[in-house]
Amino acid sequence: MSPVILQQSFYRQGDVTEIARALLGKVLVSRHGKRMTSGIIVETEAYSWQERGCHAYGNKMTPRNAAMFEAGGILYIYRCYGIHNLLNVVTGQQGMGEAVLVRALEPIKGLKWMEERTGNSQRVTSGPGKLTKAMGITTDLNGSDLNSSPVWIEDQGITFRQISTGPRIGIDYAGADADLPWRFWVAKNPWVSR
DNA sequence: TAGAGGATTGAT
DNA sequence: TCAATCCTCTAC
Repeated sequence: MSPVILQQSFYRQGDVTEIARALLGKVLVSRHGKRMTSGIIVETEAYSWQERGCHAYGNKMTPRNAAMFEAGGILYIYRCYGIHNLLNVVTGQQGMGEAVLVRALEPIKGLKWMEERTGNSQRVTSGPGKLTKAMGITTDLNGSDLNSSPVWIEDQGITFRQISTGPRIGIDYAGADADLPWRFWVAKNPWVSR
């Protein structure tokens, strides 16, 4: 199957958890001039304004999370802990405040560039902060369109039979919402984060 | 404007 | 288990 770039309709239809699950097996591609890197998405988390784990909780818009309130199909990239850039895909309709966090990739192309950028040669994309560094993705791309930016997502016909679900990571402050089974990953895939 | 805290990571 | 490190938000 030849690669098909996901269109905006993919990101705007259905529930954010359905889209988070559907993104497993899709291919994230980043291009910087001749430096093309890509990887299969093997781990995601869903976030919605309706629960406390989300930056858009309570429909509260700030300069940081404004991209989340745009219509689906754009990137929401923000800095966490002052060190790491985290990549989210905005979903749903304009004003909804929903996004899917991409947590881990299985590298396909450009492993050489990834290793060079991270200064590491092992599991360079098995974590949300690591994969953005490996692919050269920074907050400069926050709010950019997935159909007209150096970063996009393709469908290459890859499907996984076993998908696992569980609570999301690092949002203990969200109370009962932290227990929502909104984390999705490919079972037994070695590139999933710890 | 100061202070607290955070969707992580890697070293110990 | 803990420190690194700095952006974002809130309170004053």
